[in-house]
Amino acid sequence: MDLETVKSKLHAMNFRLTQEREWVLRVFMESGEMFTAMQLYDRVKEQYNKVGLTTVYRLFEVLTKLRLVTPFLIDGEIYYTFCSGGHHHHFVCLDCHRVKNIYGCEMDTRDFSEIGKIEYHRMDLFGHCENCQGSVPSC
Amino acid sequence: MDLETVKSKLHAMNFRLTQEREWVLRVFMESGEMFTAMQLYDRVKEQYNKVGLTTVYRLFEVLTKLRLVTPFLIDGEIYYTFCSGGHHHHFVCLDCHRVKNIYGCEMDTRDFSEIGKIEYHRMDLFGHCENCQGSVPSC
DNA sequence: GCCTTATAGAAAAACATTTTCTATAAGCGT
DNA sequence: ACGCTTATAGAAAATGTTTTTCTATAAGGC
Repeated sequence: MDLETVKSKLHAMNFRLTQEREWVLRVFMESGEMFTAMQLYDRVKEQYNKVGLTTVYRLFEVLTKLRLVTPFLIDGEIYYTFCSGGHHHHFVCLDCHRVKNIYGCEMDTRDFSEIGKIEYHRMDLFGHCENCQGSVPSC
Repeated sequence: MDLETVKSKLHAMNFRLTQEREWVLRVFMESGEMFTAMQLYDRVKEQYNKVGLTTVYRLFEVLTKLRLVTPFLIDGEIYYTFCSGGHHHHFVCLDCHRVKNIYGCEMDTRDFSEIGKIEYHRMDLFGHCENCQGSVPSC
């Protein structure tokens, strides 16, 4: 998904497309990484201008509502990753925290009606990516 | 899994089996619910004695390390659920936060060697349990 | 029983997140 | 292009959660 699509989704929900949100979105979407609020804040400051940390928190909140980001709890810290397009799952590298999407979901074909009414599900794999399989993370 | 088994697992890792841990463990394991640290703290206080909130936090930390609890991030809050026995996944009721285990995992048969070395995975379903499918949560 | 050392718990500190408040600017209608 | 309405930015304060610190206690080995 590109920036323009996200913009129009925000627009459709009556959210405004401020300059600051665009900066944060750019960095977030182009990186392919997951960030804590503080990490994204720092990265945006490096690449564009300083924005308020509050702005980053608020964007995460909005995007989570729109289901464009997925939060991950890793070692007690909340990381957010950009998520869009079709249904997919995640591989998260425990070393470098990069995320790869995994397509193909067997769960969709299973019947869970006895358990409850399913709203959504998630499936996350954790491990070490190709670049991080040496003793020291390399990415 | 019963309390004695958990005790021996703690023991095997050089953790001590204090009276306070036993109280907290009892409430936690017998409830079948997920708790935030504060919620479990309150519940233990009701059913047994007052224990330190710090003690609850420390027990969650230990049990997470031993993979006997799984943390869930729901609406920005961290809930812990007791988890043991064979490999399973979770259904979490978004209304009452009760957890049901789901056995049978297709992921085990898939090959993810191209993606990375998998350490573990988790799969969580979210929805509304049978008791909570009316307009108001009933449990 | 004695000794070593992990643990309990209160209090303080650290940290993350949310709220508040005012100035600003986005996006609409004209 | 202009003006109007209202969402938003960002600093600062408040809030709430989690961790750390410190000392007394008790668990478990000998």
